[in-house]
Amino acid sequence: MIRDQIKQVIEQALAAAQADGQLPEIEQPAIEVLRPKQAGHGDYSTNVAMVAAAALRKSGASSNPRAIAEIIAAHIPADGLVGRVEIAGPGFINIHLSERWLQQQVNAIVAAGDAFGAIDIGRGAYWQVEYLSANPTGPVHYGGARNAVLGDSLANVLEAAGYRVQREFYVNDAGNQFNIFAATLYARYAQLLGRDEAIPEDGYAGEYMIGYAQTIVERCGDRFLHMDRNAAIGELKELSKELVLASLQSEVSKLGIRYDRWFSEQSLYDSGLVYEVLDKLRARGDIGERDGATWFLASKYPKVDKDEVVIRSNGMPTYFASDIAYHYDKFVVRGFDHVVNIWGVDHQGHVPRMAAVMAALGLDPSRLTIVLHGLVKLIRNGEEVKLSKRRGALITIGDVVDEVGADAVRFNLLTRGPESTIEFDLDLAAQASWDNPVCYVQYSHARICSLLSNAESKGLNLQPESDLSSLLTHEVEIALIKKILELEEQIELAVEKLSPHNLTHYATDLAKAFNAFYRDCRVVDSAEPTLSAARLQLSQAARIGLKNTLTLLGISAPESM
RNA sequence: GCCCCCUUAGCGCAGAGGAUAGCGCAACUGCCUUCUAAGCAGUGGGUCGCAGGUUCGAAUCCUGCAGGGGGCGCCA
Repeated sequence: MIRDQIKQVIEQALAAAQADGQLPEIEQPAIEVLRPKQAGHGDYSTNVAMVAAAALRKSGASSNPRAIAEIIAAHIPADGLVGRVEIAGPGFINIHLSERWLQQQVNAIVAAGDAFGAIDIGRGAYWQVEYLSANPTGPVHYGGARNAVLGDSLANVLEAAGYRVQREFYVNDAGNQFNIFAATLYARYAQLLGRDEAIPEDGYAGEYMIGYAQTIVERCGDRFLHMDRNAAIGELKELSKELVLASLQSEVSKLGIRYDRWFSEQSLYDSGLVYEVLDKLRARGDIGERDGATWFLASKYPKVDKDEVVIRSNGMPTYFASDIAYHYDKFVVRGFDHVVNIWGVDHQGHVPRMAAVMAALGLDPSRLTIVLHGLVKLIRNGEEVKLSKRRGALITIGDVVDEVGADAVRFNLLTRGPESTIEFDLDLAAQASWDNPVCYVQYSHARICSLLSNAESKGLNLQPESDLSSLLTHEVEIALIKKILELEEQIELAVEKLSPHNLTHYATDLAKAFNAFYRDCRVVDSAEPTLSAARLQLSQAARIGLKNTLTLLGISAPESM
């Protein structure tokens, strides 16, 4: 990464100055290399002289940050990626990247292709991202789209950053909700076959249940009516789980979401792991009995003020009991180095308890990150919509995708940090205009593709044998190269924040940089075949940058629009 | 009542302890015989919620306050 290279150059310059005796030996200062906001302040700048000056002052020596900066700057080698260097303000060293070095990166970007942007800060660490987990009791509410999109894009970003990533959906197929679901399904099924069967109290009233029942009638006929009611419900549970998961899978696939594993909560009971892990905690003194129930003594741990029931007084385990076993399975059985769970803010109360669980399991709580995201409000005609007009029921992910398209959904949900509440304007999102930034980015990509095919049809050379990059001297050409090269740092930032939302902003910036180049530099010009070839290489590099960024976001990069 | 999150231009939002706080929309002004005008350029617009503190330096860190959202179940 460029910033790391700059940092190295600075460290070496500091060491060289000390070796020359021009600077006294001091403790290695914590060098920060940052990107100045101000255009005139270079591509990167460092506070090393100010930090060094502070260290010298501490040891009693007199010091002038600007003088120190001059000495360090004089020891930066003139060849390589650093070009012009200036001292400014209280003692910043402002660094301009070398133009020649920048030009040379164009060919490197084109050569890297799909791999451009990939970095290796993960070093193969094994991470899991769990997202959208829910009861398999029907279609997913549109709010889940945000959860899914955050998790999916984050997983993409982690992979690009050198992590091994497993994407998981936790299927809450144990517990009461799912029993009620199966009982409801039985009732709908019986009704379809003409039997008068009431939907259970607290049952699932949604119309979609009839659809599931219909499928079961088609597949199995009326055989469940001829068996014991409870046995029928038991069999329906398994059958319906398959049905629901299949429809869920097809629904989220509309958003480009995929999973490596669908992990069954019930399997934690079938294998006995839930009680096994509870016994481990009991042996540590983290489990206690009170009021006829069994409790996890969470309040022993920091930031938790209440204990938590794991087994109700009626003998039924809670969701929390299997959740403990689930995380034991993730870390101890499957050995993930780090786990990211994506949850809606309404689950925030659960976060400190999970940290307590980690500690109780003897695991470092920092290995589990829970990304909380705000809720999504749908807006149409300036008003919040809660029900689907078409179906008179809850709005699902599929409904929203059908209305505005997957790309618009993903881009819009990924432009803001996870903690924000989003007002998703359906009218704006569906518009094919600049009001909809995803169109701007995609249009720019399509424009480059059209440029390239146009050049090809005119017989221009798209793959020159020699390095023509030194012809790229225009201000906007250099600016475009710099912007493309930013992708690596943007990926690093998204990993640090465990949120990909900076990438949507970056995609817009990159598209903007390309459009400025397109405006000021004639690319396809038969009268100037050599310059054209150089600019076509740069266009190709810009296309790769845009495409790779969109791919990380899970958004398509159309070749024509 | 206790805990968590949010508060940045008219609106929607970025902002990584650094220098003169950005982007888009909306508003206003220009640019289509020329590679996709779904585009480009320019102008105006700010007590970074308020008050303290830490720091050479704070939108960013700490404390308090106000407004908004969320959470505090033998629910998930």
